[in-house]
Amino acid sequence: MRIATWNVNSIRPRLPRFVPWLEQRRPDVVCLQETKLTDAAFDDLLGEPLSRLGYAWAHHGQGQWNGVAILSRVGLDAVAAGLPGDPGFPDPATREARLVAATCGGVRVHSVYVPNGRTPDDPHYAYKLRWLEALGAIVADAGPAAVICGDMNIAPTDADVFDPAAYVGQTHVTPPERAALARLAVGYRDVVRDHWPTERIFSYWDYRAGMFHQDLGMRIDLILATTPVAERVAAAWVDREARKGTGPSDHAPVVVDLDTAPDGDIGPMVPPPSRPASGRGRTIPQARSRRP
DNA sequence: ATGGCTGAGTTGCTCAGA
Repeated sequence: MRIATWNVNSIRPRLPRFVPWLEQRRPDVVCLQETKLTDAAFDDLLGEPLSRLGYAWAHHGQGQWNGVAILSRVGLDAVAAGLPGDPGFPDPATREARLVAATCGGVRVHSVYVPNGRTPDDPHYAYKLRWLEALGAIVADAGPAAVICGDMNIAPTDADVFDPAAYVGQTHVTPPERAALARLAVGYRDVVRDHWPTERIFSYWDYRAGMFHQDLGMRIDLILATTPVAERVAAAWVDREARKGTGPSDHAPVVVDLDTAPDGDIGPMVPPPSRPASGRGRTIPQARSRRP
């Protein structure tokens, strides 16, 4: 079973790339962030291509900002839109669309778009920390087979930032944010870092100043998996191809392939990509035509 | 150098993103 997560930075202008990407990578489950659509607009825009490709979907949107979704070809059950205990911004009366959860192929899947925080002295930063605490209560109770996928807006360690010195005191790297991430991730593994412990891996590059071309980015899009799921991970990588060329999101997708569960047949099994003998771990598995 | 780019709505500007 292949699970992907992608902050698309608005799905509408991304459609010319997103649908071909689905056809090429053929993920079984896709978590999206920053769709920037209402639920009705998402259905209008994506209903036809998703149905044609065999996906069911659960979208939780608000329109101009935020918006999250889960697409699945392996079942979509017990959908839960929104974050119980969401502090809202600036107050609980104005909650944002940043979480949707569903059970897909036996795995509890959370598509997460963590608040940005803006700057550490901004009220949005305190909101970010409160929001993470509320998320922690949900994912702690998600059962033995669960994943947290999405844009965490936190680089877990200095190795996940192109220039740690340049980021000291800025949002995404402060100790309280990292501590909040570590608390909510208790019982979960960071599966990409587990598989590439010493590689330079980023998932976001600023649009400006040729940052992607120079590989000056951050790893803030994560897939966190409970141990029973993490033990099934055959491959885990950032799909940098999707960040290249014309009209990309500023984030690349993060992808994991799970072997079949020991107690059941969950989705098609995908051979892992061959690990390069040297280099930077950017081998991209080619799309394979296969049917479950 | 605190900018650089991109997207959206309040369009020919502002805000937000990270």
